[in-house]
Amino acid sequence: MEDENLLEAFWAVTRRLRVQVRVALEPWHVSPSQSRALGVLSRHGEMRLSALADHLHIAPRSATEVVDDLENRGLAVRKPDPSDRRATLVALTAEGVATMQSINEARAAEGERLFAGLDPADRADLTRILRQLRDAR
Amino acid sequence: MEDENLLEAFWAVTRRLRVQVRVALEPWHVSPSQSRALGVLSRHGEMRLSALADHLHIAPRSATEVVDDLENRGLAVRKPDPSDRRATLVALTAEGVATMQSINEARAAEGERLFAGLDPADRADLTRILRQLRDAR
DNA sequence: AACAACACTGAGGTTACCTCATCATGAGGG
DNA sequence: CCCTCATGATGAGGTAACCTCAGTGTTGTT
Repeated sequence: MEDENLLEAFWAVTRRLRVQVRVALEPWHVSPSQSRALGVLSRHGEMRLSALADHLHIAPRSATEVVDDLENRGLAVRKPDPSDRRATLVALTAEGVATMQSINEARAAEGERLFAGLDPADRADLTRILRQLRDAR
Repeated sequence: MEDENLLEAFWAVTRRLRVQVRVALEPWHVSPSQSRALGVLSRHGEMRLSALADHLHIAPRSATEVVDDLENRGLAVRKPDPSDRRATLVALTAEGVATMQSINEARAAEGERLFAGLDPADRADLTRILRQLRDAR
């Protein structure tokens, strides 16, 4: 069975990439959960706390905590939602935007480091196949 | 830049596979940390608690807890190391072996489910490329 | 025999999640 | 216009899976 090996190889590469990225992100002292939140806010702009929770697939109560952390580090701010006084909007600060950018660069660099050994044809094949797997069904 | 997309696609597929496997393993009520320990014990046979900790990349104290859990569920047993009375050996029970086997089958099935859409050439290419990435450097 | 090093575990801490209860606000019906 | 019910955030308190540090018993080295 080739399949077992495929699966095993897939996990091995995933693990490798995950470790690489974790190490590369250490200088920013941003936890994984914080960097995920930063990513969502950066991709979609300011949003309600509950919307952030949805994007992160966590309970609203947990989003409160993540936002507390980001606010304490000066990477995001809360502001009242003008259209609903119950709600709170969360937005990145300038520092938050800059941090996210650095993180993205570091992440891309690690990806590059991993995929650098591939010749262009393999790289294209890999991209195509992964997209197919991602979008299947 | 194709690379960003490659990285992104890679994470997307990883995420998908992780979710699929987590769901598939639910019937066994075995936590991820327990299933990792089961895997190590199954692959390498009985070993000292400290050796298990090394394999799992966790502190020995944490291995104690994982083994407590496995023992409470009847999946593993502690026994004295005949060669060193300080040490404890951990071994799978028959039930532990059987559970591991079921889990492996479920995992393989999820892999199959994910990779089923690929034609044989793509599957071979993917395997080859992933191995290259795993073994690089 | 003395003692440093080692294997495990108790005690207590952290992170990143969770649920449930509470409080303020909002929206729809009579 | 009020009443009720729903909704957004958060306080209180809980859990899983890790951690460090201290302590106990055992071993190997001098």
